[in-house]
Amino acid sequence: MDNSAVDVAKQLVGWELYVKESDSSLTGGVIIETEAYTEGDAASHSYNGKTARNEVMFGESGRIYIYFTYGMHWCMNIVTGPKNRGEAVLIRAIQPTTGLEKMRKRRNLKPDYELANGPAKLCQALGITGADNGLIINDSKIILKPSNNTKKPKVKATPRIGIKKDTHHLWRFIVV
DNA sequence: GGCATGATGGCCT
DNA sequence: GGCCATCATGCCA
Repeated sequence: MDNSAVDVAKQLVGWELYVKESDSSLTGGVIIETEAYTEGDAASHSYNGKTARNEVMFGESGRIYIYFTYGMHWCMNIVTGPKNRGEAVLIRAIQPTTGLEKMRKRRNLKPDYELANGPAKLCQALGITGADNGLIINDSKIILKPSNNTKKPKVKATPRIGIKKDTHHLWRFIVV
């Protein structure tokens, strides 16, 4: 996670992401889609410098940066790179594997393939909100586990989604 | 399946 | 005041 956001985004596909519930059970699954947001990237929240909203992005790597958008949705990033660069990886989708009942309940009984196939859906399914902004991964309710070699998926790079600036970079990574 | 549209509020100029 | 790193729903096919 000390590496640049692009490297980390590529690496994280296939890793496992969980939240620890209040009853100590885990909820989550396998990361299947990420996007990188880098220093000097006009599409990044960090592009215009540090503000109250994005200050976590400029802190140490291995924390999570959560933002609120479109008046109703939360999205989750992992801060990467050397401190003060403002780089992060947006977690866009997971394949749900664990704690399915909790996810179904939070997602209003949507079919399983729609539980966490989008950045805001993922946060809703895992119960992640702005209250979790700045948490340290693996030292809080947020748990991230490397993929083992047998489960490492093939990864494809594509243009990022839902942005209007710097759209030419192939900084979205998905399982093929 | 695709496409259009409305919801809804913080953030920044 | 305009812009969003989005999603659900409704319509059409």
